[in-house]
Amino acid sequence: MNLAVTPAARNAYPGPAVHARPLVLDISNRRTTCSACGLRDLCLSDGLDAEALIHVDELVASRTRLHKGDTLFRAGDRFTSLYAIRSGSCKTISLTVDGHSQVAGYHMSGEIIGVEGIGSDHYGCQAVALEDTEVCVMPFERLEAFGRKHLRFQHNVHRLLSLEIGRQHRVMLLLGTMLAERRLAVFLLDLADRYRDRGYSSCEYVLRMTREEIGSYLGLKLETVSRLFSKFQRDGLVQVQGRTIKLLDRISLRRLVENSD
Amino acid sequence: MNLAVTPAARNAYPGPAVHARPLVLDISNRRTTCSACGLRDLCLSDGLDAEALIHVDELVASRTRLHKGDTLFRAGDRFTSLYAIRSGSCKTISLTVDGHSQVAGYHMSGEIIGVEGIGSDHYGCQAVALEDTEVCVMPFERLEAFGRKHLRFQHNVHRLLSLEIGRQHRVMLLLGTMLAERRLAVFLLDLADRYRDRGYSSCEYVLRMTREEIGSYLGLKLETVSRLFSKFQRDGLVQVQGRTIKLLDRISLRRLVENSD
DNA sequence: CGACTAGTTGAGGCCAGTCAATGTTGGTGG
DNA sequence: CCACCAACATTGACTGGCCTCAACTAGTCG
Repeated sequence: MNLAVTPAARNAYPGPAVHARPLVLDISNRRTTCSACGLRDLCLSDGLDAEALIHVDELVASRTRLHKGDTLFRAGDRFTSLYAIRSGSCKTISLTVDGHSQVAGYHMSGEIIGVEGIGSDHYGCQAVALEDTEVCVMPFERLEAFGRKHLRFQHNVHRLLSLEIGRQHRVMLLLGTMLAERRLAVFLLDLADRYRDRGYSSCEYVLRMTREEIGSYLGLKLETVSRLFSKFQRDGLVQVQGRTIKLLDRISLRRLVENSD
Repeated sequence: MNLAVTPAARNAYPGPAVHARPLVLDISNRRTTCSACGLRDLCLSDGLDAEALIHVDELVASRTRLHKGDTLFRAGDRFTSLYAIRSGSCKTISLTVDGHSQVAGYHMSGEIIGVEGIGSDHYGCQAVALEDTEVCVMPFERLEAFGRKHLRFQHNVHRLLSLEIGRQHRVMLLLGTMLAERRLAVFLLDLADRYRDRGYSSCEYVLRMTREEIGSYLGLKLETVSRLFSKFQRDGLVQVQGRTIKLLDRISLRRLVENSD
């Protein structure tokens, strides 16, 4: 069970293997073009030939810096572009008819947001930076035009959208069938995998969300999340220090996820 | 709140209006080509020019008849094609790691299934016919090739995938934030809208799912679904006769969905 | 320092799950 | 046509997981 696009899934279509990336991203040296972007094999340019790669940079109309709490787009805004997260992270929020909201997703560097806007010409949710974040603005018309010229790129767009559908299937499973303990265990292991994929420690990481945001994403109340963190700590599964999470016993966490009862 | 691709969303991109379809589908007279298909404006060929429409039929490699209970594809099967439902209906099922399952979606004529397979080259769920059903088999490579030639078709593919993402956002909201009564009210109104879109009565329709399947989709147990049907009937909201549902008081049903508490 | 936000913990209540008994429906074969 | 069976559905009694409400602590920032 995994709530993000898994490396396995990403590599199903032939292309550079994920483990080929450097273990730690050297942020200071990151250049400002897509073709040189250390995140690119998480992105749409995965597997492109040299000729196509030359033109990939032109897909990015601009880059935007967001401060923590800034909104990138809102539900109902006219859809124009997809956004690739270069650094930092965002949450996306769905709104209910009665004005309440739910965290629909938690997105890290290399991930692309805004895809639910394509179909209706308006974004379907709000994207908010959880920390200082930099995004690449990719006008969707350019992506479509590029896809018509480059078969592999076209497939990458389809894959991107399809993998998002798969991710949401897993969230629906989580919300529809799992008890609270299991939901949180899935969440923690999922984050660990995604930090690992990005070259960070998968044993210790810092949450960028509040307890309330985690709860909203998992269909739980903040008190329940807090209680579960305490329980997991008592049981020696994790060490929790505010937002710093250290996974102590992955085996048992995984058992929590996989054992039915 | 709507769990399917809404007419409004479908029409956001300029194209033939949904209400232009005949009120009742004449099944006996349906011809066997896409360009003549009464369902086509629900489909990928929406808004294509005459020149493109000529070649749309070639996207369908074959048609398959399924009997009630037949499986169209299973989770893990190699992905090759999308399937458009010509007549009948299907459910899709996600599997948990521990072998349990959840109904991930309920799909009617004109809808396209299998999209979650594009990204990973394997279908992510199982599709099962809920009644005798006919589907069009559309090899995805053909769709991609056609999209490279026809801008509008390419956009329709993107829209299809994106609208599915939007639908799943709404299901996540339902599972994550709503109480049981509200979930069922959303479900009943959603079905009514979709039957209306297809030219059937939106006040009275026959469920194709068991109570257990409804419950699975809504994150509830079958007993809870049954109790709620009885309660809705006591309160005069619907008339329930086995699987035949008659909506008696849409206003109150809608209020159930929209009022927060 | 006080005001504020985020997080923890406890007591009690309620919604939906579990278990179990019974009723209903539709298809099959005598 | 009816008897029979299996699958589906209804209803009740009880249980329990999570929510609600509330009090308290820790850390942050003007």
